[in-house]
Amino acid sequence: MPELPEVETIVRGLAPGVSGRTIARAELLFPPLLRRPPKGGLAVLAGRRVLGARRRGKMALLEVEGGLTLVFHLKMTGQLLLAAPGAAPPDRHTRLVVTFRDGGSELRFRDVRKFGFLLCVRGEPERACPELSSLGPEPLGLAFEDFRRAVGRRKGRIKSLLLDQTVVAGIGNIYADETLFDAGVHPETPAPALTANDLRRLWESARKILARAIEAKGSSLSDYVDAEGREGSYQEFHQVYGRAGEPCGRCGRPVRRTVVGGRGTYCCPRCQRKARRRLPR
DNA sequence: GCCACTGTTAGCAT
DNA sequence: CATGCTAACAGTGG
Repeated sequence: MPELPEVETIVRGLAPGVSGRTIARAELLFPPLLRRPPKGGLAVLAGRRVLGARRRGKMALLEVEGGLTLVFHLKMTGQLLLAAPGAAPPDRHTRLVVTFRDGGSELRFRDVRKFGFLLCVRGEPERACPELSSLGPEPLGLAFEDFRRAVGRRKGRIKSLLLDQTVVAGIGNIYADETLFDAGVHPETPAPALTANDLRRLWESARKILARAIEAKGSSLSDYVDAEGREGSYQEFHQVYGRAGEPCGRCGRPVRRTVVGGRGTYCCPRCQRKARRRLPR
């Protein structure tokens, strides 16, 4: 699940733990993890310092000396972990181990379902790799006018648009449902039926919920933990996600689970009305 | 054991 | 081009 708040939490934990350290070796335990490997593979990393860690959408980026960037996508079950010396050895789901010359904690990438990927790109990563350049804007720090422009002229159902990384980057199934509930918008509403008011509330809700989820260090439902292996707590604040049958916190009617665009979708049928007519905008 | 289900998204069909 | 569905994988729970 790692969505924007989870990846942000991971990156914030990772940055102080890896910045300034010199890589000794990067051991790829599951070679298909590395997409489009550079010639010679990850040996190119040896002897280079890590400069920092940042996030773009749901991806974690490690900047490495010499114009290299490691780009991780955690997909559903990926984890980036700092393992202190003396910690348990890598288990069977560990796909990459990066060790450092100082002999301190090592960086591990674990991924039970093997959907995650790693890129090692040279040069400006946003330019050099399509996985990044195709992303839409970051929802935090996104002006309302830009949000309206991004969503406004699309035709699909609003939930599918929120999940579309080329529209807005970083929102996944959990935060889409929580955002739609908070904004009082039905997930199946066609984008052209959204009022200016709906759009305003969606923009506000998305930013509010993502910011609060970051404060709570993300949502831990099954696999997600931060770089130190700690769970987040935002799942305690979920209003609808994963709560089918439980009373809506606003009106008390049971939360319903449906399928929208092939994704499990939770919403309150009373508080999230489906627009029935197309509104001119 | 078998089947349905899961947080993502690329790729294919429509 | 835009939108919608499914498979890729492994584990869990009924």
